[in-house]
Amino acid sequence: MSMETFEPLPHLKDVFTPGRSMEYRVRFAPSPTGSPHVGNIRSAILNWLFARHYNGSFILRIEDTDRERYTEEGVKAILDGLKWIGLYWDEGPELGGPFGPYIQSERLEIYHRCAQYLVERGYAYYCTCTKERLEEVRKEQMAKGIPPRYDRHCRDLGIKGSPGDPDKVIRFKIPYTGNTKFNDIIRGEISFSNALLDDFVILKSDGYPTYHLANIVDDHLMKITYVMRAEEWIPSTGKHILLYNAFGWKPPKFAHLSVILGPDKSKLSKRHGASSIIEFREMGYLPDALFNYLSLIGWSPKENREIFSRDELIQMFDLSGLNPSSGVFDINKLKWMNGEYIRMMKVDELVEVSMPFLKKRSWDRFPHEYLIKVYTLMQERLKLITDIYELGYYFFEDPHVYDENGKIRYFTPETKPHLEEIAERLYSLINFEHKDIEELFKAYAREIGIKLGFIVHPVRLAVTGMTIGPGLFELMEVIGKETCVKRIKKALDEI
RNA sequence: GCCCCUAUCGUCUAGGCGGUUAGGACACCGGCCUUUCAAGCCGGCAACAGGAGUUCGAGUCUCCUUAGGGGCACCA
Repeated sequence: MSMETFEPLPHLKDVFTPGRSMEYRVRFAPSPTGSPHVGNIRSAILNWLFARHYNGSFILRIEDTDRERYTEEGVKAILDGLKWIGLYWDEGPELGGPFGPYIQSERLEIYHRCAQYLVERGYAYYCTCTKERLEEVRKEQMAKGIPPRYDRHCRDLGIKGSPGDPDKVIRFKIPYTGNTKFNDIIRGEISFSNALLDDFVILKSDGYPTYHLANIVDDHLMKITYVMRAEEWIPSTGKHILLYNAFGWKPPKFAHLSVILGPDKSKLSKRHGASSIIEFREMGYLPDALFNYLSLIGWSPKENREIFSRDELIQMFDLSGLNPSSGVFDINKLKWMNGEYIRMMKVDELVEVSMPFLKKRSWDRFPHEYLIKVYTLMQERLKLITDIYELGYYFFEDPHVYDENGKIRYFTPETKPHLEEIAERLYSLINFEHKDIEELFKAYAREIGIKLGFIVHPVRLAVTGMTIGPGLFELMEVIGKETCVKRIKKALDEI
């Protein structure tokens, strides 16, 4: 429509980023209301992969225009979360960039200038309607069965004002007729009837912009070329296109990502259990595994595998692999993948990432050499880093409780004399190494004429408190003679 | 209520231009291995939402129905 264009910050017109393509600039623009949700992180991952694939830029912008819900911890949680999962941004908070500031609350004057421009050109207007009046209008409309919308009471009143005046908001004028359409990369053409759109607020009475204004102003000023965001934004994209047109700006390309669902197929949220990235970290998920898993929901590469390194993901990333339909978050598959990643690690790496978790139980006091031995045995049995608490506690503490079923099966009066004898023989064993321990067990079984399992199982239960675990002889070597013998003797009291 | 999006195994998905025994992965169920568990290996179960149409031929194209999801704020 408008032939003229408006540049609130003309000096940015010719800025470019050395070494990075200006053609592929994407952003992740969360609002700091708490720890980032895996759905948001998934969007961030896809944007990041896109930027890396095309040697573009991944920009982080904090959308903190809702001062009611704003929390300082929210900002920190976002930065920490992104760093934890390895999504480093090229421009944004902490490191700045040519198009900053990257925090919207620091850009208020820009939004004011933009909003004022729209008012002056007749694209927007001041509105003094009170919340009470809006409420009344809405009620009336509902009663009549018409869609609740602002009745445009102030649209042609010519109310004067300046941005941020208390009790005044600025509303955008939606054309009465016509259609607004855009081409979505994933979904094709989507169009809206203007008659169904609302004269939405662009500047609130507290002087802060709404998402719609701030978002398009910043995307334009930061020279964002592709907007990849969740599909819940599709319905407001019509408004955004209208805004771009009013300013005379070229809209970016849009790709509306499918949403991540819970097992009940509604949008994944807290009520489905863990959903924030912090929680996954605490549950013992590896950032690489979560990254890998999340990148594969709603997107798929050409190759028929599922474990991909970051570099491979970057190489293969392609918009055409984006899936328009939503996917259910399958914690089971994530767990499996996490196990795969654990098994791919070197043992000392595994020990290193486990340290914070060991520390929580003061198990970090054990010598590094010991931990290496423990994890050598446990590595292929762990799906989560925290599984060590359940599956390997006996390397660090004496068993307090014995597996109930195991107790009934293995701690029988018949086994008691054997356990006593085994304890004695172990005590006399010079080389407490798994080969020798195994030989000792086998010799005893042969001698008495029993099956190996007849003594192996009770001893395992006595030493570990469990009926499952790594090879008994290897595990006993790690735990050591004194402790093993002590535990067997203690178990005798249970029989 | 109105608007928008979506639709292949239970779940994540492959299946550009219409012609496949509809492929893979997780989960599940068997088997092998084995002192248990895990890992690994081998095998199995399991899907084109429904209905019209176009066509020699439709998972693939069109329309309708149904179902699910999302959006209708001075929240993002």
